[in-house]
Amino acid sequence: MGTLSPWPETLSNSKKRVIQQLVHGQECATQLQILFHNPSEEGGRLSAEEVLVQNILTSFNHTLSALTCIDSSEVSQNQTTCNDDSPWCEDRRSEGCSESSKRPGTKDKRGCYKRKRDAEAWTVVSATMEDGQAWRKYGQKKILNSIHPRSYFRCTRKYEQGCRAMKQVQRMEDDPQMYEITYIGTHTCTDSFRAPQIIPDSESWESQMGSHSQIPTKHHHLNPAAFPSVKQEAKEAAASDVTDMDCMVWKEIMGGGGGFEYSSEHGMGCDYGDCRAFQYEFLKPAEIEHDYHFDESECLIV
DNA sequence: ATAATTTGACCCCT
DNA sequence: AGGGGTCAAATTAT
Ligand SMILES: [Zn+2]
Repeated sequence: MGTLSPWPETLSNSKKRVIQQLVHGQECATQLQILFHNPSEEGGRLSAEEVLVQNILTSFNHTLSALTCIDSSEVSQNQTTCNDDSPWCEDRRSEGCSESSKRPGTKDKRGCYKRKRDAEAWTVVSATMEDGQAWRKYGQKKILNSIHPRSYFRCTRKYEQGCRAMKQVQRMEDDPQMYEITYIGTHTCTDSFRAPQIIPDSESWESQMGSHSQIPTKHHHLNPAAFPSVKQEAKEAAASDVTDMDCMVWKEIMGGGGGFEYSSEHGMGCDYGDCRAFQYEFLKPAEIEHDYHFDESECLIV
């Protein structure tokens, strides 16, 4: 018998090493990018070297993002493990031997979906859809029994920095001027492009909520159509600024990011009273079911 | 040209 | 079978 477990810790170690190497490669690529950047030629057009190094960097980032996302929860320190959900690497490739299918033009998403993974989610009601963050719409759906469709957004820097923040927006039926916005997950990205700011452990996400990072626009004029009582934006979140942690932290973060413990009582008991008083909001520990995407390639361990 | 959006196909789950 | 969520090709915006 001995150690028959296919992936318990063996994979943990090797994966760790893989990630280390990837992070190292990413660092080097970043430095190379800096070296290649020629200030004198700041004309806007990138040299071939710069393009290449950018591509390399993107590859590293995507790979890391994918890799870290898969990571289940191996935090050998938390009491309540998010139960074990591992039924996702099953070899369920039902190779389309069928006579039909095989259409070259068909989208083939076999095995591209990951399993659900829940992250913190909360809902706010706002008169505007903008929240000062960079979102990228990736879908829209008609919802049963709802007049208005629901839009799906993800962080713009999802692939650049592995940020998994998302949000869904839907007009309210009984007040079409208002939007019901559900945020899922928190931003782990930064505008500084340097170290992907990480969330130390678990409940620092609240501090992050208040920090509408980028967008230096202090006051973008409010849209006139907005409701009369839309006043806010008065809080200059202190922003405890980013701690300079090593890149290794990224891994830690990602790993931990996925396995948020989030006990029954969301620790929002902290006193940030007026913090997010800008709108009516119900914080609901929504348990968003989320189908994570998963590339087959991730199954193939080299 | 690059980045964002649109939109129907596709996936997983109940 | 159908609903909710996501992908990615095509289209539009910057
Ligand atoms: Zn983000």
